[in-house]
Amino acid sequence: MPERAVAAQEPRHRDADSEGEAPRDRREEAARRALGARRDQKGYRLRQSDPHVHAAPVPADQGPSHGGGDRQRRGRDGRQPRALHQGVPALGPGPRRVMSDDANEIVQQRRETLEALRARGIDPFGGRYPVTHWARRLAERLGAASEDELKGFGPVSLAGRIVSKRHMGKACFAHIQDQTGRIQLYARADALGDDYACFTDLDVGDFIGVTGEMMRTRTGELTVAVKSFTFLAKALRPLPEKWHGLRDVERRYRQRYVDLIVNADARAVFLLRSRIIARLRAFLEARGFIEVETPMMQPIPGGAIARPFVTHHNALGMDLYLRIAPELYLKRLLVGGFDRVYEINRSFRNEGIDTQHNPEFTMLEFYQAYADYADLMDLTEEMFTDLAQSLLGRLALTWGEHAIDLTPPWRRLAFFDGVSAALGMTVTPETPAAPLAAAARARGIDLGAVRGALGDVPPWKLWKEVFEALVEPTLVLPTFVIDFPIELSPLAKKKREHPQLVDRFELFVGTRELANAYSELNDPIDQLGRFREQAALLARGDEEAHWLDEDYVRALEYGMPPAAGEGIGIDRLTMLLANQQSIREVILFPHLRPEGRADAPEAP
RNA sequence: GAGCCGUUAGCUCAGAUGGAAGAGCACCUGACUUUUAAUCAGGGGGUCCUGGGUUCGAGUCCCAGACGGCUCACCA
Repeated sequence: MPERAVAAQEPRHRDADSEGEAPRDRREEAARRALGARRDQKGYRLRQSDPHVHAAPVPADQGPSHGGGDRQRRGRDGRQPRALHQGVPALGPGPRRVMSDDANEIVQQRRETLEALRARGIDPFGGRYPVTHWARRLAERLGAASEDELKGFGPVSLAGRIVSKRHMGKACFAHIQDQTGRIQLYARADALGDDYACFTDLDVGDFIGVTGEMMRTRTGELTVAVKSFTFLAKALRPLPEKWHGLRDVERRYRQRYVDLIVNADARAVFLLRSRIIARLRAFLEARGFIEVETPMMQPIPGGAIARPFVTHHNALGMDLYLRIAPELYLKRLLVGGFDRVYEINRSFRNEGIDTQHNPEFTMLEFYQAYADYADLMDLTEEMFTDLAQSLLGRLALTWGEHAIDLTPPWRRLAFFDGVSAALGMTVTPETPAAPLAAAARARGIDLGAVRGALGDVPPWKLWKEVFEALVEPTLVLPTFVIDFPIELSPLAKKKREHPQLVDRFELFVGTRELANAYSELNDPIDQLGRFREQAALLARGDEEAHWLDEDYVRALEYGMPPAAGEGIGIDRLTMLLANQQSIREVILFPHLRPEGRADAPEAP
């Protein structure tokens, strides 16, 4: 199998050379001159001194004998050439920060190399390359192999990005990196012939395909002895430093592609995230759940309490909201007869941005008919331990300064027990507001924030405030907070034995809420009543109230099986398993303000 | 939205008290056929985030702004 694949993919530049007959020599001659130009740059630059060469804009990809040399000379005589450069109309006054290093010396040199390759008939941006092996698989398979095994292994073809290069005269070492990792290449002048010069002219950052035999160097490193190679993509910009990588946090987020190239730990985080999601799907599918997709643009943003993003549909002439939760649609599917459904996708909340919040975030929501919230506590313990065990191989995690053991069973703390302990008094739904407020104030809670425009503070706002301020910060080990007051849960089922509480839990790990679940309210009359209470709050100007969704009530009127539903924040779950403190470290492209100067006009 | 901190070469970072912008890596030239952050010799490279101000003189001091980070506030 490897033999055939290799035979089929001789290096492209060879093909190109042998296709041309008469022009071949001329092309090679041109290429030699062009490649030589780079080496002779210094002399060339010294010869060129005529200032008028700056007057005309030079195409960005101009060959080495035109644009490159004189542009490089620019910095030498101070600011004047830069002013001329700014005067070039094509570049304009737009936001230049993103592209400002076009004039950089290294970029210019690489453009020249690129043109030299083209002049030689080589396509620097290649095409398909039949890959037979990946770097890490080779290391896994041959890491401990004997010399004889390596010799008998046969040819391998890999493709990837050159991430380091050590030129040693008539031999040259490099590492290429593919999706799985890195492997060393060893190129020899006697093995590559004319192509050797091409190999040593490769820049760190270039993509190549390479074919060769496996070997081990004197220092024991598994290495591909290069027999042939082909250009797949030329890199015009230099990579960050090999030793420190890219440290600037802003650039790591804005240019995640560079972060992923040079920072292996960043790559590992997103690989883990991908595996978490795949494992969750497998976990749910194995239990009979089916994956569905429900609207992200909704006429009524429901299922949670949050400020939505508004967008507009032109043809319909109507505003739509980016969903704040998929909940109400997933429960419509329970009505429709899908007993176990789940969705893994984005929700959007138009609220603050910090280390725990991104405007768009990924949630797993799942619903199981004929189950209740206690079933989901068991399921959640299973799910989390399955993830940790299968992906990390352990249940004992480190998260920042915290040691977190996921071994079940997890603590279960009733909401009012938590509030009572925090305030040093017995608190129930019947406790009057006045002594509650006094006790909260005595513990340093600022009640001004909850009073708002509503005048007197309803007791449940006090409970919530006390819980968030005094209880949540203590919930480091996995804890199910259970039995919430009904006022905080307009979509949850009442407890039979205590109708002022609902069958609900929130899972806290490392003081952060990771999951929220309840036995779903399936009584349409009760649901309509609670929606109306919420609507009244909305009408009084309380933004923290739920919208009334009449079609959802109508759906319940057809009958929804008793069910339990749960939402799990995938970003936060990933943070926990990857030991990351900022949500931006687990989102590939977190939201940032646009880069560039505010006073620069927008590009047309 | 508030407070604190940061922004200097492609990258990572130094630049007391205001007085001619530096290092390492990367890059270029040369040497080097099993190197490992290869080594050795030589060389080039700067809008010190932007705009004002103070000063004989500003990377440094003052004011305003941009972007980012961290703490708050809001939330998941």
